[in-house]
Amino acid sequence: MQTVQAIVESLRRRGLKITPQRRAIVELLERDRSHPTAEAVYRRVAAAMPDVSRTTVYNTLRELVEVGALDPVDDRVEGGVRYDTNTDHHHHLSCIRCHALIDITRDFKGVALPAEDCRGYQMVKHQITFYGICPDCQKGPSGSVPPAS
Amino acid sequence: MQTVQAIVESLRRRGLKITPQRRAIVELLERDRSHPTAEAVYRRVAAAMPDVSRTTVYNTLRELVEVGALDPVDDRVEGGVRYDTNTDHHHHLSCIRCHALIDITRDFKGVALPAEDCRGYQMVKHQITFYGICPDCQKGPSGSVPPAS
DNA sequence: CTGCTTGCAAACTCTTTGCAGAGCT
DNA sequence: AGCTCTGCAAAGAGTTTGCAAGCAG
Repeated sequence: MQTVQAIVESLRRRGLKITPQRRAIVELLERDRSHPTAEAVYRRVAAAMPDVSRTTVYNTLRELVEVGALDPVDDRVEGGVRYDTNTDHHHHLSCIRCHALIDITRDFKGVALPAEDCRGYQMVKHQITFYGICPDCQKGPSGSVPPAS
Repeated sequence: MQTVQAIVESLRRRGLKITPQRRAIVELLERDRSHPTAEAVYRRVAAAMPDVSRTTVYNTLRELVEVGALDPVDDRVEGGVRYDTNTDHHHHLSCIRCHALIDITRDFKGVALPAEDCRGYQMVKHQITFYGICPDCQKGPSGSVPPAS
């Protein structure tokens, strides 16, 4: 999890210019903890800046991933790839009904893969995803609702 | 992980007919442990049965998921959704370079989410994904290669 | 000023749908 | 025979690309 300032610096170091659009996207992501899709980012940025194009949002998201300020989330969901502003080691708690996604920062002991299961892989990291039903979805047998808009 | 016979039974129980195309797809999946995408399944089935259409492959894969014989994998990769024939509780070992994906059936102790982190979610299951670099990718600084074709 | 960026539109990829004819049981 | 399934083509969703005009540095 980086500050807006740190991310802006990363972009600059990469030779990228800090345009109002890019700044708006970075600032939105700083606030939005819901792991939004590209389309969701577009909608929310467009609310304040009606002339941004999807192209710019897609381009900027890709640049932020390259710069290491954003991680794509392994979570197929209608509406496309979701992004995580928390690039530190952490885990996820996901609702199987509405696909809300929450970060879990707790660390778990004993989840190293024993050598005999490593198949010669050079281990890099691991991530745990917990699946459950969120409080809202437990209430009604409600269908699939998009993540908090 | 179910046998071809068990899957065929599930389909029949669902009122679906066992056509040569469906049987070919089920038998292919029984053999193929690489978590193939729909397109990969299509290519391999088409090799033996040149007239199958993508439509049939997509339809059949969806039916197999509904019947519980196949799980879509949370793993965004170019080429679309990948499928897992192992529908039991298990974990994954993924190569960050070539995206090879191996099942890990070992069970890990102590990965329950403590109540204070549950946020009111009713827990259903969890899955761990280990990320590493596979033996092949450790050799060369080779770029991104599609999963074993 | 210079060159990266923007935004439009069109191309592309993956998947689903509509429909007529073929095939399973 | 009856009803489902197949396969084609086209539509749809998400994302990328080409390019002329605009703006950051």
